[in-house]
Formats: sequence, C-alpha cells, structure tokens
Amino acid sequence: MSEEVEYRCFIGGLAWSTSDRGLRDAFEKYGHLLEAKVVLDKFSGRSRGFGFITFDEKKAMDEAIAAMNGMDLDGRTITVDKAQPLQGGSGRDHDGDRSRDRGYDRDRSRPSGGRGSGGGDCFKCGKPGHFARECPDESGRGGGGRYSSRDDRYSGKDDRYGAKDDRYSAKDDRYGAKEDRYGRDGGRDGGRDRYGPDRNGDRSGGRSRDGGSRGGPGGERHSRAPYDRPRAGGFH
DNA sequence: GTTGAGCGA
Repeated sequence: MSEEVEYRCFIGGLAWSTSDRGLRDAFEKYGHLLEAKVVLDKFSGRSRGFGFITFDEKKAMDEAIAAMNGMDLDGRTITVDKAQPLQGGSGRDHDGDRSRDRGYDRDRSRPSGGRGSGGGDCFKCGKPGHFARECPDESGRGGGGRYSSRDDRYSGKDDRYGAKDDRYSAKDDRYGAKEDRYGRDGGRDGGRDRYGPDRNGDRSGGRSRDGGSRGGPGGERHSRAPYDRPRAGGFH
C-alpha cells in the first residue's frame, strides 16, 4: 500500500541520439536525480529510444512527469511516466491484461531469486560478480572440474557467438549494399570478412543469403534500415 | 521508434 520506495520514471519516445546525459540534463531541474539512464541495445549499442530516471523525492518525480510528459526533447515528443517495478525476470514478460496502474498500490511479494539477488553472490565463495561455476576461488574447485567446465563453457559460448555474428554479417552486408556508411565498420567485420561474402563462392551469381526470396512482387520486407539518424531539421 | 540491466544452482 502507500507508495513505492523508489521514484523512477520511464521516458519514452526519445530520439536515437539522446543519451543518458540528455535525460539528466532535462530532468535534474525538477529535482535531484539519483539515476538517469538511456537504455541501449545490446546488439547494436545504440539507444532504444527510451530511458529511465530516478528521483530521490516523490514530488520531484511528480513535477517532472507533469512538466515533461508530452514535451519535446531533442526533436522528439517524449512520454514521461512512472516506471515499472522491473521484475519477473527481465520484465520481458508482457501481458496485455496488466495495466499501468497495476503494481503501484498493489501488494506483491519479492521473489527470492528475482532482483533481490542483485547482490549476485555465488554459493561457493559468496562474492558478487560471478556464479559458483565461475568462482575464481580455488578452495572449492572440487578436483579440477572447474577447468574442464570452464573450457567447455568457453568453446560453447564462442561457437554460439560465431553463429550469431554470422547472421548479423549477412544483415549488415545488406545495409552495406544500400548504404556504405555502416558497412565499413572494422572490428567484427575484420574478423569474419574473409568468411562472410567470400563464403558465397561467387557474388555475381545473384543468389544471396536470402535464398532468392526476392524475385517476385512484395518480396521486400523492409524498405528502411533501423539506423536512421534523427536530424535537427536538416543538414545542408 | 516506448518499460532496462545479469543468463544461474
């Protein structure tokens, strides 16, 4: 009942170029911000178009919401409202049945393993930042199984990333064909460049990783890349 | 361009 023990606001509709600093600079005027952050995509690193701010005062949060909701920031209309409790795994579980007012005054119990384990202490050494399997403390390695398990984990992880990266390489290549401004990225490209386009054997064959899905009307799925840069009104 | 972040026993 009563109120939440935290005052966090969700900021949606942000421009791609808006950063955590932009949020803080725009909201700290309403009160002291304990935290101001813009959520970034894990696969591309760019902002996802929304962020969060945390106040140390309820009134500050209320004023910020009342003053900034529907306002324009960095050229985009932003949505400001109370943030969700962020629980239930990563909050990826979306349910249309739930409304925004749920949870604000609703009593709920904290899952013993939810965010409550934010300390991240492992059962082996009790230190945060890693799990028991990755515990650096040798006092509990239990017969060297730690090394084999770690090596196995490493190879599996690496292999998985390789497959994922390969998928992105094809995707990235598609953008490269349309716009080269993102196709020249070194880093990962340099590592798989020899395995990427070269894998096709011949790039003039016309047959690409799409499997020839195109060739008929309506074959185009996307007519616009997600890497659109917001502009302050035009660049001459 | 709309609810995050760290995956588990």
